[in-house]
Amino acid sequence: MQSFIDISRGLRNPADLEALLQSITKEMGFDHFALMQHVDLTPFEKELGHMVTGQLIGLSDYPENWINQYIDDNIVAYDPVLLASQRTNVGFAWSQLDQLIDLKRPHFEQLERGRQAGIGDGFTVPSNVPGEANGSCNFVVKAGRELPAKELMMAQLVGSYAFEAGRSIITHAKTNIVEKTQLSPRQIECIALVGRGKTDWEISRILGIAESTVKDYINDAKARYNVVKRVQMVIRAIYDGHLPLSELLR
Amino acid sequence: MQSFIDISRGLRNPADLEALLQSITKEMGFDHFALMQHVDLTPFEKELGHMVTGQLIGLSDYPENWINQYIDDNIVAYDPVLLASQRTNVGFAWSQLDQLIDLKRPHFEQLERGRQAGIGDGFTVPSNVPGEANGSCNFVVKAGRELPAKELMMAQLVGSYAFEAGRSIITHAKTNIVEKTQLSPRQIECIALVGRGKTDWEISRILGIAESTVKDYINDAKARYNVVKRVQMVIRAIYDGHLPLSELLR
DNA sequence: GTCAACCCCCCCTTTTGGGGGGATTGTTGA
DNA sequence: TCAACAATCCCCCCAAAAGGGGGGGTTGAC
Repeated sequence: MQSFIDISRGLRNPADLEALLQSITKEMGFDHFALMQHVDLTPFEKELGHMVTGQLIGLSDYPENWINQYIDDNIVAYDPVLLASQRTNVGFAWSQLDQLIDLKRPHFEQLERGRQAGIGDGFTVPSNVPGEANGSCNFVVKAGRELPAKELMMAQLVGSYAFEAGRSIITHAKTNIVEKTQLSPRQIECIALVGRGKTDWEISRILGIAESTVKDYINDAKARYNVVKRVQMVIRAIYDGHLPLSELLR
Repeated sequence: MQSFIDISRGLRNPADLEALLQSITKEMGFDHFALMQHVDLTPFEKELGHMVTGQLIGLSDYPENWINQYIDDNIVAYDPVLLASQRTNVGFAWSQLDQLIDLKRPHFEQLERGRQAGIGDGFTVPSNVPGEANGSCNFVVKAGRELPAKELMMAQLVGSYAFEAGRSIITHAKTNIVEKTQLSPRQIECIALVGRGKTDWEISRILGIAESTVKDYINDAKARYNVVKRVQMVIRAIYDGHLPLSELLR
């Protein structure tokens, strides 16, 4: 395991990472792997098959027809596995999907289509870095086979470090450190209240200040984020970690 | 390790998780741990010291005066460790902080203040779940001691699963599974565009339909979510998993 | 003495929220 | 097979809220 981490850290080439992942996937008793970011692919080039420097992470040894179907049908938009991977930070077996999300008919149909393409059960390690596309490293067995229960912990580690290796291959080529936008405490309070659907007047009553002041804070925050609408401002504040989504639902 | 995971999964009580973490922290050769979400606390209650059901994750056996200082000075807003933990998805030693973020003077000062309070080097496992506050599980040694290099992989696993255990204690305590509101595909498109800051008129041009129709979809979606403002609608749609946060930032 | 955070007021346009009224499809289940 | 229903569209009106300018001021930290 330690040697996998050390090797993966030194990689500078997607193909090397792919080969490394392929061998460790077999070693752990899985049949296929897929390391990917969950981006609705339609607006982009159809590049899931390999990694493009400075762009998206996407490596996999899934059967080719499944990869093509995945791209053509834009399955990334509703794959239950990927939805579930946005609900946790540790790996999960696909057989436990229903504990993470509410499985509806299209989800079952999707899993069934996978089985017909040879994709059976799987273990998915989520990889979510704020400000980047959500991603996951998926290890799967052929339909009919069982997951190698004893290797799941290993898969958890491999998945995390593999994804990080992918990120680092990309970001080494790119160097884009985005500074977290600074907001004043008062501004964060206003944004939180905006997120809860309050009007400026209501916020002014809650904070005990003038409506015009509330407008000032919000306008300044929008300017800092370089956006024009308060919806965008709230989204950005969530992404930045200034607000937890759960605070806004109360 | 496997037994830690199994036990942590069964926990329903913050105190039990705290005890479990405390013992495994020592076992791995660390001196302290801190499991927390990185929420700017000033606008909210000051509750870092323990876990509040349905609210934030926060457990730690740091020296008490350090916890207090942490809260009082709202260190969470600029702690370099927490900033760095939002730049990766795998654990990192604090001595490698400079590979993740640009360390400025206030950051060095913060690390120095930590050392004076007995907090030396550390290993931090990030835990970022989209839509929730960013979090981390931190394992630290007293100033002057070395990190237990051989246990870092273990710490990576323990950190991930411990955080997940914390999340599940909270979410299990919350009113359980909320039915995901059904939205039509066209509505989701509109909501996504609203989230990107488009006006109704712009959305109508993008989708090639009348502005009034866009209004209809949005009004209907707000009604389904039982909210009045479009900000709330977008937030709810994100929480539901109808939209990934990353889609809205493009 | 500069700067950021905090606070307040004005004006005007555009966008939104919240009603009302229609129509056409395709699916679904009694 | 036919009624019910959900999804897709379109139009009207009006009041409230947000967006985008401008102009002030105090305080405390560096």
